[in-house]
Order: sequence, then C-alpha cells, then structure tokens
Amino acid sequence: MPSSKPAPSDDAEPSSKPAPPGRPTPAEAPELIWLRPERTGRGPRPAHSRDSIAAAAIGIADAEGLDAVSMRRVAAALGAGTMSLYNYVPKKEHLLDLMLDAAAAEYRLPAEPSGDVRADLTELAHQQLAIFRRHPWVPALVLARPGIGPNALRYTDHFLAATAPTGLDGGTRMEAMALFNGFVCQFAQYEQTAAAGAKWQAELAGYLGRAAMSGDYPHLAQAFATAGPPADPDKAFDRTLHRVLSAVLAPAEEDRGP
Amino acid sequence: MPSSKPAPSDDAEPSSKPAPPGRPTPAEAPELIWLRPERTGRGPRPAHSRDSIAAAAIGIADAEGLDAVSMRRVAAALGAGTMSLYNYVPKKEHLLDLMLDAAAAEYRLPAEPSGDVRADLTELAHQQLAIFRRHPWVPALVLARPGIGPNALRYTDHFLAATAPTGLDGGTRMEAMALFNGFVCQFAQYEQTAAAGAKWQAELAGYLGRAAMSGDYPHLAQAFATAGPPADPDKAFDRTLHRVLSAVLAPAEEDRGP
DNA sequence: CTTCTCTAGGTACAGCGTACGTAGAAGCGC
DNA sequence: GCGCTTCTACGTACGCTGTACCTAGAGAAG
Repeated sequence: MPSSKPAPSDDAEPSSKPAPPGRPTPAEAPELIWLRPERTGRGPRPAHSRDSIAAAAIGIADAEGLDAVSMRRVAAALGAGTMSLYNYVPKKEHLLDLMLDAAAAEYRLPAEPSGDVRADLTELAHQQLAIFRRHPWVPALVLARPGIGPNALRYTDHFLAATAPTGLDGGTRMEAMALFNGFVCQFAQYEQTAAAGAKWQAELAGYLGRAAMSGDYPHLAQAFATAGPPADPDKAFDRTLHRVLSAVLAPAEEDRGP
Repeated sequence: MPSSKPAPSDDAEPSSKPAPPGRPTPAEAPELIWLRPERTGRGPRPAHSRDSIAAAAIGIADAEGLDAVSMRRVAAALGAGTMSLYNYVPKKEHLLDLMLDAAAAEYRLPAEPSGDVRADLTELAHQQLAIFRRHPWVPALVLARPGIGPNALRYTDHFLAATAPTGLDGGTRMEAMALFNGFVCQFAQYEQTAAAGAKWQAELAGYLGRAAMSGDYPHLAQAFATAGPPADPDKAFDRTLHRVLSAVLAPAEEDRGP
C-alpha cells in the first residue's frame, strides 16, 4: 500500500467555511480510523459494531484467505447490505486495520515484564508466532502496514517495557521492535509457503536443483549439496530468534570482527 | 467457488491419450514462469518479449505505483491488445515475477567477494537500498513473495559467496540472507511511508501523541518524550545495518547475557 | 503444396471498491 | 406533543480488474 499514493488531490480547499455548525464536512474527517468515534449518539442504534465487523472479516480470512475478504462478503456474513458496511468502515483499508488490531487483541501480556529481557522477548515472539499461525493472513498485512490500533500500541508498550533494562534509548528500541516483528513475520510467511502445496513445492525444488546444476550459481549449488535434512520449524525459529535477539539487545555501539 | 472452474474442458476426449505427438496439454504447463520456455520456435515471430513487457510494467510502476500496473495498462503501453499479453505471461502473478527479476538485474556484483564480509554485505545493502529507492514498489513485492528468477539467484549466490568466510553452513547463511533482505525492505518501506504525505503524517503524530498522553501506554510515552530529533536516514540505516550484520555474522552458537 | 502451430486481439463475464441517493428511525429543541 | 435534524440501512450503478474463450491469419514443417 505504500506505493499507491498518486496525490492527495484533496487540498483544493481555498479557505472559506472552516467549521460552521452542523456541517457535513465529509472532507475533513480524519483518515485514521482510530481518530473517528465509533458512534456519535444521534439517530437510530447501529445494528453492528466495529468489533463484530472485524470478527466477521477475520472469520472469512481465516477460512478462505485474505482475498476472500470483500466488502460484499463481510456484509453478507453480517446479514447486512453491502453499502451499510460503509457506515462503520469508510474504506476497505480501514477494515483491514480493524482486523489487524482485533488479532493483536489476542496477546496475553503480563502487567509488568519479568526483568529478564531475553526470556520476555522469547515469550513474546512465541505468542506472535502462535497468532500468525492461527491467522495466516496477518503477517502479510503487518509487513505491508504496521498497525497502530489500541491493541498494537499495547503490544508496543509492552515491548518497550520489556527492553527497558537494556538501557537503550527509545528510538533504538523501536527499531529493535521493527526488526523483531519483521523476523517473526517472515518466518511465519516462509512456513506458509513451505506448507502451501506439494506439487508447487516439487516444481520449485526441481527448478532450484536444475539451477544449481547449471554451474551458474556455484555457491548456491554448494549450499544445496551440504544442506542437512529440513530442520524442525520450532527449533529453527528459536535458533534464529536467538540471533535476532543478540542483534537487538547488543549495547549501543559495539564492534566485532566478522 | 460455484462453478467457476470449468476445468480443462478441452473436452470430450475421455479416452487415454497420454502423449500423442504435438498435443496441447495446457494443464501440464509448469506453474513457475522460469520453467516455461520463452519461445517454442514455431508460428509467427512474437512482437514482444518478456524483457520488454517487464520494462513496460516497471515504467508504469515507477511512475504511478504498483496499483497502476494492470494487464490492460501494460498492454497499452506496449501498443498491444490486452489479451495478447497472456501469450507471454500466463497470469498476472508471473508479470510481477518478471518485474522483480528485472529489478534484480540492476545489481552490480563483483566476480568475487573481497573477503571482508562486513564490507561486502554493507556494499550489497547499499545497492539494495538504492534499487528500492529507485523502484519503490519492489520492497512490498519482495516481502510478499521472494523472487527466484535468474537475477535473484545471482544475488543469492553472491550473498552466499560473500558470507562463506564466516564458516557458517549454507542453511544458516540462507536464513541470514532472509534476515538481511527483510531488514532492508522494511527500512525502505518505512522511508516511503515517512515521505508519503504531510497531512497524513501530522494526523498520525497527533494520534500517537494523544495515545501517549492518555496514560495507557506509559513506556511509549516515555520513548516519545526522550526521543531526539529525526535522524539522517542514511545514518540510521548504517547504524541498524551494523546491528543486523552482527546478528548475521555471529558464530553458530553464541551465548550472551541481556 | 498442405498442415499444423503459434500469435494477435476482440468480446464477455464475474467480481471488485465505492459514489450517490432514497427511505425511514430516533434523538433534540420547542 | 411537534418538527427538525441527524443518523442508519441499503439498492443501484459505474468504472475498473483478471482472465476464459474464440476467431483470424502468419509462418514454419512435412
């Protein structure tokens, strides 16, 4: 999503009417869904809620993948007309934001970190991986647009708290979190493609093997040749996580040779 | 999936026909575009090539974002009919594969690594970031589906060669590459969203500030409060890259306290 | 030459996000 | 109570997408 921003094109607002009372002012509504109140309290009671909508969308995404989540499908799952959804969710993008934050609500975070940074982050990574396995559509979404809903912020706050003992400054710890999340996302995505389909898998292996044999990629060929049996995914996760944590937790400026 | 899968439907030949000479066999074509020959050599000369198609698509993506890349747009840019594209690219997914590999062709890789692992990988990361800045649509694509075209394989081979002096085994070095690529992708994407739009940026800052003030996210608030001025992007990149390389290049099993 | 394969490209379809407009319910000021 | 206003629900419609299917005709193979 980051790429498709041709132009705001919205700013053709010379001046006039900043805020006369009782204005529709659709142009001034905040773009961020978290800044829009869920209800204003006038008119008839809404028949649905953001939570129920997100839950319906998540149900579809879990069962049939993210591509199956369309406004029509979600509305139908709620028993609502398609366009009614737009009273709750101004754009589909925002529906994805809601889904992401609803998934982030599944974290079980302790009130206070234990003080053992490595242990806390390992636990956090395991929870994250578990969520990603339960909701395979999440990693792709997180990589595309990191969420900033209330639950995502709770997660961020916990990460910052858990890493406080390192003495690193806030900015560095935020970078560390991005690195950490990125790793877990990538691992989960790799797991998914690996589990995708035997036929496709075989085709890929054949292609890579042929490429290795061609002589054009000697080091790749060697890596293939010396590769052991496929490791236990959880073991591989912990091993690489250990590496990532080392990078993340290292003191501010370290220097070590290769 | 009601009915919309007419299957081969080529029909009407229930009998065997495993391999009479010169059969269409559309069902057995490989899914991977790299396994399909570009031309078979019969019939009239094709008016285009995979390279020219990829170049046209990249031109659109660079100028207007990945969302603007549709089969119709690319065909029009080539002066071809929409459906003619499908003679070269069986699915749009494959067009994206071609684009990705064409971008990967922009790497300028030395015949042999220098032997200084850190220096080689730093140079590689800088080239990668430069490509991502030239083609802002690439990171999202790479994160979604790592490419395995000829140029991507050349890149992989170079990474393996450059990291050979570490003594790590092939599998670990492949994991290291994934980590490395993931970091650069994420950094490039972060840069893009940061550069996206001032209005959106201000809204986000306001929201995060308010969230921090709310008292629900004390550590986030503290990180905000102690945050310095926004750093030079290139400096930040090198600093975090240094961290990532430390993780990537560390010997197989290390153990260090928090 | 015939034959057969391949390419170019038009037409058509199902599905998408969503702009717009209408009908009616529910809260507020009088 | 009344009416005004503001909200919700939802049908219709538009422009766009990927692509299945089909017809012509070009050009190599026999």
